[in-house]
Amino acid sequence: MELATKYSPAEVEAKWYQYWTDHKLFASKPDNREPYTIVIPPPNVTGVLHMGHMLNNTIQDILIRKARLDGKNACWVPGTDHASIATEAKVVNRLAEQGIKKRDLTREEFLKHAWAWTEEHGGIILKQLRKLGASCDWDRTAFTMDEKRSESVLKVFCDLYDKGLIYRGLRMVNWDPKAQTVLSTEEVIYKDEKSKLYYLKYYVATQESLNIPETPEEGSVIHKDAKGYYAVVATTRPETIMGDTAMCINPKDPKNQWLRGQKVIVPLVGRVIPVIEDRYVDIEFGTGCLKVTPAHDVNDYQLGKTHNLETIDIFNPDGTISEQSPLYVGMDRMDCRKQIVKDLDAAGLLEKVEDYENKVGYSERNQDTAVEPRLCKQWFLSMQHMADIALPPVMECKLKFHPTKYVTTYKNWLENIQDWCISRQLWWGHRIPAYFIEGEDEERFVVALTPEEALAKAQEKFGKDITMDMLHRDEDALDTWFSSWLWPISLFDGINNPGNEEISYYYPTSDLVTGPDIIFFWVARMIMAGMEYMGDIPFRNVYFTGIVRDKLGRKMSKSLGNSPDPLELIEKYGADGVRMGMMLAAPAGNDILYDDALCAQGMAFCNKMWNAFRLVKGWEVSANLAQPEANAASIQWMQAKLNATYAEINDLYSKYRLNEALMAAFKLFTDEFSGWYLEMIKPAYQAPTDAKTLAATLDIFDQLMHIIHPFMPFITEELWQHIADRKEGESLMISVFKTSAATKEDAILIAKVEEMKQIVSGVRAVRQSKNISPREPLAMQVVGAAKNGVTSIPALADIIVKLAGLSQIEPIAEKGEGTQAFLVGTDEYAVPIGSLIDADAEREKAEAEIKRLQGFMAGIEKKLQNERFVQNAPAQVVELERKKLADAQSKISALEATIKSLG
RNA sequence: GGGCGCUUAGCUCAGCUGGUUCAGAGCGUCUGCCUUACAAGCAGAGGGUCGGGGGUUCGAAUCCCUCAGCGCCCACCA
Repeated sequence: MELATKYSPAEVEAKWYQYWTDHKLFASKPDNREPYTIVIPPPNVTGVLHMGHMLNNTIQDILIRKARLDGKNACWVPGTDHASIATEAKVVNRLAEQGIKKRDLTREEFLKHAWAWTEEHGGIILKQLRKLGASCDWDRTAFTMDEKRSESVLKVFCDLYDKGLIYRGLRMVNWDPKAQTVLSTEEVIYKDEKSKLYYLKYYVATQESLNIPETPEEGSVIHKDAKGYYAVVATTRPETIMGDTAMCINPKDPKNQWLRGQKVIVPLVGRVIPVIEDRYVDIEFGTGCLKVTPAHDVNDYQLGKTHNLETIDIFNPDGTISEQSPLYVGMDRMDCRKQIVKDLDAAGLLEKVEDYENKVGYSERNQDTAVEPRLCKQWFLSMQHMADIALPPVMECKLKFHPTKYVTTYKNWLENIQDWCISRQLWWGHRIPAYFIEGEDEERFVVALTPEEALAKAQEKFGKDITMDMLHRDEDALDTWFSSWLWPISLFDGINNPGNEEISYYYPTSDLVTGPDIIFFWVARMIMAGMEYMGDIPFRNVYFTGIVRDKLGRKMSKSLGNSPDPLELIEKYGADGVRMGMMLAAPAGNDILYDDALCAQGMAFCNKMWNAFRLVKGWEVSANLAQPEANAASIQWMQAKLNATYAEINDLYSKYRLNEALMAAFKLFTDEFSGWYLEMIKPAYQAPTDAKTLAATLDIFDQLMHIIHPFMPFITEELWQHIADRKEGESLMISVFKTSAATKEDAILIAKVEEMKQIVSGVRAVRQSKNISPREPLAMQVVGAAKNGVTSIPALADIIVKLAGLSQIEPIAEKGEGTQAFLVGTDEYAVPIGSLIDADAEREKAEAEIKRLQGFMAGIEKKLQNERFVQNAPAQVVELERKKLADAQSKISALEATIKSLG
């Protein structure tokens, strides 16, 4: 059949993806093969494919496809995440566009909208993954909020509650005023911010009891103006003064001794608050006076507890000022800050303002919203037990991180673990299975899987008179991660159906591929859940990918507009080209600097394979042509080279150095196979080849397709299908591949051919430097007839003649005039070029080289004369130095002969 | 404030427990080729005192110390 000179990926890719799915070749069922399992990091159900997904899923697909070719039962389970905060926010926004407010809807109505949105947008991302070639077992597609997964989540909640690990508690938590929900500590990201430090005047309320001596004690800092004595408090958040219930000084602070036992007046507010003392206060910071707002700061909350202070919550859930505040009620907290500063200043209560840099916490999902510390009752998972079971497998390397540097991060986090706030004030998610009992005590509740169970439990616990309509299910939902931490188990229904065939077969999964940014959110917690519910690690290896950046090193972002559309890229370069582009840039764990040029290289490689195949397919075979010895040797060499390279590639896979594995495969095909092998066995123009050579070449091609397939699945399938007549349903993808182990003979042959290549390159270099056309035949002389180089092997000599465009190879004792010589190792070769020789230039070159070698020798001689070196260095090393010396000497001799022959 | 990592060719990176001529690869650059598979190609070439300084050693890109620059993670100093 005719093949176009250029490879066009579009139809080919669509065709084979259809073929693979039609024949259910991605599907996996437990059998007696070794399982190889990956669970996808579920993307947000309403998300769109971005470059991070491309990288991540390319890697997973490579690993899965490699496992298939290795003969394992490969199972890649896809799915999506309900992403409660992000999705709920999107739904709220969409409703807002339609003029609907969330608070006007009932929970049921809202959820109807949310599900509609999910149906509409859900799974788009999974469809996009197919374009990339992702070979997921699509029949297994799961959703973190589908029936099985939801049931698993609720069961686990109940179980952990029963175990006493889940509790309800009043804590200072992180509040997102935009999403109006609490967040876990992990969901808060701190950003450096240029802000102001405001110095506020707190007049002493008890002026009369102040006893200020004429000459104050040394170190005292006393402020006084016309209105009396006052203290100065430095704060970044002046709007919180309405919630001040104390001022705190360090008892050892000499500056503020005069304030001990006094009371001060909160500026503008007028509230009189006590001056308390606590060593917590940093004497060096600001004025050493700290305003204490127990409701709105974690530290202040602690102080409040210790000193029994009143707590005044001055914020509403949406971040506006609450009724509890005497001033600014209803104003947004940020507007309030601006206003209060103005008012303080106008009232003469603002001493000064300084520039200040501090960290402000933002919601991980709403990065424009500053998180507000807030006191409220939430559900928590006690984490110490979880940390205790999750640390050992990683420290003992039962579960390996790649790169290993993240082990430290992991350990550090677990050793400083905080309880996990798992409740969210959201509707989109798994509703907490806790039922409150109507009555005066608001904290009477039971936790149960179903309302019926809840009723039974409630009656048992609180009395028989409790009825179903007295039970009110908790309004809150669970943190998204409280479902994703079960993913490797719940995908195989291991929570609902422990010990079932699937979970027993597929768990623990093999590799997890994800970004280091979710090491705490997800990876660590999956290990916890795995240890708790399966008594075993959830995966054996974690491959942490880097962040995809543009070629200038900037993070890809919508606002910079530097993030290419993955689907457009696939259209332009082909999925194979893009996959190669991604992988070329992606060493494990390093950030990847994405550049279109890399995809172009990938596409070029596809074209290379395509054309190499065209060449071979175009050869005529002559049945009665015997196989030339040179071809037999070439085939033997190519096979040896392929075996050796595949061994290397396998080693690289085992180390997750996929970019290097790809590079090795690329070079094997481009340099060794196309650049050398095909040229070695290529028949003359329009001449036929022999049957054995063609068969062997197609076999090698077949093997090469296997090696490259995990990286570039489409083109390799296409070419593989063309190599021979394949039956319907056959596929490269599932054709198990192994090479034989490299032998000693292989190594020798490879070394010989390397030498041969250098000779060919030597002749080509002579041509290049003298502007001699490749088609003009040249003779080549082997100087020193007795030398036992590769030219003495007839097969290789034939190849040299062919590739270097020689008329003959001739052994000579000594170089004659008019030849240009070159060295391969210590062997010398000469090409007679007659008058083209530039004797002066050659002489100069040779002399310079002699000089360099002499310097080289001098260094080695010095080393060898050093007794300590000869005594201490291993014999091998000393021997090597001697050989280097001898080699250099023989090179010098050859060069001297060259100079002599130049006259 | 604590911890981790990085700095090698113009760019992106490999160089494991010090010793194979170890200073490498890909891309880019330069030169010459439309050679009948491929110009998305072929052939050839140039390019780095391995961030600075010091130390250990017979021997250091590799080990130690130190300085500088960059990056990431964690942490309740208003």
